[in-house]
Amino acid sequence: MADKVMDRRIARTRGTLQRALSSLILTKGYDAITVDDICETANVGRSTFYSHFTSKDDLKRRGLDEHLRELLADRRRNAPAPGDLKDRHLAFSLPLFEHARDHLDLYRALAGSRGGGVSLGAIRQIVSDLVREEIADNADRNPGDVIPRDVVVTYVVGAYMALLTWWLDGGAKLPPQRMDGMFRQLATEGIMPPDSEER
Amino acid sequence: MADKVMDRRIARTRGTLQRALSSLILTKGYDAITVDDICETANVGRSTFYSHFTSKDDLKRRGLDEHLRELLADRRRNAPAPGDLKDRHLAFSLPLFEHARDHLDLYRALAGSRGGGVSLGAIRQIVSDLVREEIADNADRNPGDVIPRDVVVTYVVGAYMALLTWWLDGGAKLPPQRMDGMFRQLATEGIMPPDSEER
DNA sequence: CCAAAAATGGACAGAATGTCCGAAAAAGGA
DNA sequence: TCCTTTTTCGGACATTCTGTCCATTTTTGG
Repeated sequence: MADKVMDRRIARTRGTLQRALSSLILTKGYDAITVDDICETANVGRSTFYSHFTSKDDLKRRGLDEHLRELLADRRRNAPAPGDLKDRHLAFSLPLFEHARDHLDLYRALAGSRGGGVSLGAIRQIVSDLVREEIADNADRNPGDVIPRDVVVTYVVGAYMALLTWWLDGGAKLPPQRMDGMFRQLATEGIMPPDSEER
Repeated sequence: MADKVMDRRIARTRGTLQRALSSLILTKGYDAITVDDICETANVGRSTFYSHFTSKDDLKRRGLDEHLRELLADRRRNAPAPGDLKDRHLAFSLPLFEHARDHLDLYRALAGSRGGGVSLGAIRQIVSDLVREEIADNADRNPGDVIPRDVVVTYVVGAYMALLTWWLDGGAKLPPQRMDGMFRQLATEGIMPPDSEER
């Protein structure tokens, strides 16, 4: 962006503060953290903190923005050729699981259950946009009592975020491919096991 | 419980404080509320507040517990005869939507997006128990690469809570029966519209 | 080596928390 | 109704955290 060349001290200070916040979130949960905690962990003066960020929330938000930009850049870079796997639905899932695994501690802080909502909301928003885009087509036809697109989006994104948070909280034991496969199967085929068609 | 007869003043004070909190949550969001706000809204002295509750979170949690007890009592009362609609899956859904509609403002405070997580977690826990119970059977067989029960529970509950929150935030415009129908259809049949079997 | 920029620590006012106490008010039993 | 018990009240208090400001020291990059 506008940060063509940045003073080493600034980069170092901000980076240290971001990392301190992430580690504290995993330690004691976001709500219980004070600005003092962050500064002490980061070995940074409190006045320095306030010369970079206006509050704890500001620090969190800006760190999040940065990494979400990275995520979207990844996505753009690895975008499947349009029309390639065109009929592969919910394509956002695997890249996001992989990105989360590659930045596990950060994601556990941002999207884990200790992260305290704020970040989760931003991530949820991004995922919502991706999903809405994908299922945009098949909504307009069938004016009858079809399920509204907003409902489908809410449903899918809620389920996905829950899986992501669960996976991160448990230390991301299962491989991203497995998580992605299960999610897409549940979303497209429903929760009934294949042999329970018996009634 | 142990509250056989309760001094009128105590009942009145606690009730007023609970109601004050609920209304404030809808007004300014849970995080921004101070104990002073609650006391002023309720016309109760601050020392009185602390003689009943240890903190804002305590007040919220105890109010939540009370109403969750009521919800479970409702559920027990209206429980379908076991074996009656045995094959109707996800039976918890409709009663919970209806209960939420009957106590709309309270639920918007507890489970709406302004409620700030804490209550959502408790509700999610209860719903998780109900869902886990229901899909307990069909898990043990098929030792192969079947989707683990925890994953299915997480998926379903995440989707349900997202729908519930979305519905409440929007003022619960759609009838509970509609919400229930859409949820159960999405959960059992997946998100594909019936006519998109084309590939 | 030097001027500009950043980091530091300490002081400060303001807000909110949680505790304590004496005095006023309300409740409920006799 | 009266009297004792319990609750409520309001104010004072110590503590913690916030956010701002400034004079001083340190680091950076040219």
